[in-house]
Amino acid sequence: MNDKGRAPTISQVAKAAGVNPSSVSRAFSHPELLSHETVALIKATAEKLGYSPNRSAQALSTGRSGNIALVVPDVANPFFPPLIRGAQAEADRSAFCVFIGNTDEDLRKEELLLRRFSGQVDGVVLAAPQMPDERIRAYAERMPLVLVNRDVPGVPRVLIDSAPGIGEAVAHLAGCGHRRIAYIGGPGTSWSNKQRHSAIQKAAARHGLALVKVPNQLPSYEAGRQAVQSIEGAGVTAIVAFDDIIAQGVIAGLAARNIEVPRDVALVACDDTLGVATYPRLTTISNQSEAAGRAAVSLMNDILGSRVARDVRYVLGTHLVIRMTSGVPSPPPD
Amino acid sequence: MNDKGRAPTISQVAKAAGVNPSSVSRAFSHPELLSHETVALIKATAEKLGYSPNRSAQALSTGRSGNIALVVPDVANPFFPPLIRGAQAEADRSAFCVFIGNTDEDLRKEELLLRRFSGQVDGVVLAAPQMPDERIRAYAERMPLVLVNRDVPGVPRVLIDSAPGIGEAVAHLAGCGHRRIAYIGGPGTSWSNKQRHSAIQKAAARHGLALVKVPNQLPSYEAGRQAVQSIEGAGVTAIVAFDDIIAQGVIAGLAARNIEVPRDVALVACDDTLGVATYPRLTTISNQSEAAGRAAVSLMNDILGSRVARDVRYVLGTHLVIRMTSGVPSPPPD
DNA sequence: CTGTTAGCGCTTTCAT
DNA sequence: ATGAAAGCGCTAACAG
Repeated sequence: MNDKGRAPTISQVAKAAGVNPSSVSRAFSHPELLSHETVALIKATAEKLGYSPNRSAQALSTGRSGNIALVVPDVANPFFPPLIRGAQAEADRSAFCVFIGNTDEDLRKEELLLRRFSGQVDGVVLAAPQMPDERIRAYAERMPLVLVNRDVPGVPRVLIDSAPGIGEAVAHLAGCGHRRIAYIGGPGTSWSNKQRHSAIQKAAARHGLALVKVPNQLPSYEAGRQAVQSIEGAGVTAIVAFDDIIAQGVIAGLAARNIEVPRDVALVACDDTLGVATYPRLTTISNQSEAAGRAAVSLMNDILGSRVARDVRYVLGTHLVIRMTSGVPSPPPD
Repeated sequence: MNDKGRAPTISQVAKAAGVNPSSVSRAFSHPELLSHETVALIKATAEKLGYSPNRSAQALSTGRSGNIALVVPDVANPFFPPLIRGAQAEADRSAFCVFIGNTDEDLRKEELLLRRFSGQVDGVVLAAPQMPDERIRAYAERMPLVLVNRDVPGVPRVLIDSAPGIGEAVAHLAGCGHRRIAYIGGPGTSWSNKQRHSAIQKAAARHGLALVKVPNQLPSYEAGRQAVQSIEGAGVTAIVAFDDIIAQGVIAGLAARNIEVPRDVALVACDDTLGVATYPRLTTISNQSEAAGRAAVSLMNDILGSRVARDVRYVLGTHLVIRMTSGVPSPPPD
């Protein structure tokens, strides 16, 4: 890793400190086994030489790399950066390093990545909304695996449950007097969409609201804009969108028809990836994706320490964040 | 990396194929040295056993890990995800794996991260807007380093030059008849802000526009909202904001005063991190951050292959993307 | 408490 | 074209 002259090794430190290499090793990994003085001496000389343990060598020797991989479909999709951030932060706490992988949902890339990680990660945290269950199971067979937002029984997973947030959202809308609302979905096959869809159906029924369901395959601005035409004349006064990006597209599509949010129609989004940075600020359902990242890594940690049984299912709740697009109740000063 | 039974090793493959371990090694790293048949045989049995080389072992043996680290201040800041994506994509092309590090601009975290990477990365790509030059130089001394958006002579760097885009923006505004514009800045100490500020100053002078400069320390929505009060009554008809997030805050601040974008004032943002996903869609200066990520990794690649001299300075241009917030010229259909 | 020794999985001379 | 052997930097018994 050094430019000129390689990084100092354990034996150089040992020689400089006048001890055996293994003592240097112990000074770092099991200081309890050494006298305070030797530890101090060793650490001092190590510091002086600018030594730090070579992690590849440690990995090879111990069979544990102290690395994990975080594999996501698209780093740049606003859902993931907070997830990554949370994962990285949690990894930091236990001195793990995190590899990042981007699959674009492409099976070949996935394979390649995982192969490339082999021998240098202890486990992988995987977000793969579209991957078939069996494939996931196969991976889980080969290595410690934690899933994000995929509910595959038998595989440890952390799930973000939109139901509570959606419940609040629907209650909020019902309370504002809306009787007929629309749900503009996301990728039909994704676990999240199924889950959100069924949650809103239940909530709408519970509050006696009519629900218009707009299917939609892509979680994009453009898709949101297009979706608007499907609800023209449907008489809805409020819309719930699958995510923030779609919601922005919906705003644009409505604006093109001279319908203004929230003046003419109320809008609730999901995920809260954009909400704070947008005008009008989105009323949205917080997705906790940073927390999910943390949870996933923490779960991985438990698994690697085998402090945990096989089939863990960690569910995070959600809640409604009322800002401007849902109208009525005076929004926070903003 | 396996759950039950460790991953197959080179010698297991060797035994199964009836050859020497070193031949297996060669089959993967230097197939030219072997007869076609042996290579085929070895690859086949490797495949059958599900073997792939242990990268830690390779790293230890060769002194090259094939990994690089990408260290950024905040993964979740919308500027970085595309950068990360680009870096990862480029790394993929040369079979590199990418570690991700988040510093929050905290020196201790930086140190920790870099130390943690030691021995398992060949180099690091660093984005650190606030780090003192000397510190950066010190890092560069210790390891192959590529900088993003920091212009430290002697250290290889890739820079995004906002000047062209800003030039276009100012010309565009001047062409729309604006005579008096404001620039709402970002973190004063950052290279980007200095660079954008001087670019806009020159461009304004060139077009004979009056320029009101609004200093501002934070690149946040709230900061943008606050900044609006500084230009009240300044008579500006157009605003250029340091980045998209600030721009959104500006829109909110203006809206609070019943000033509407673009009806009453034109707005140009920078970075194009939010532009596509927002309403009204921001006219903004594309920052090419994905390209910058690619370039940085590609540069690192060159450096590691020492195909390149010391002091490289790779500059990416920018351009104006006209959407809705700058008014007048009919925006794209959307 | 600390030194000795034998690998971890792979690459790389050096032989043949 | 392939085998044999040493060693990358570190850890983990095992002695003492």
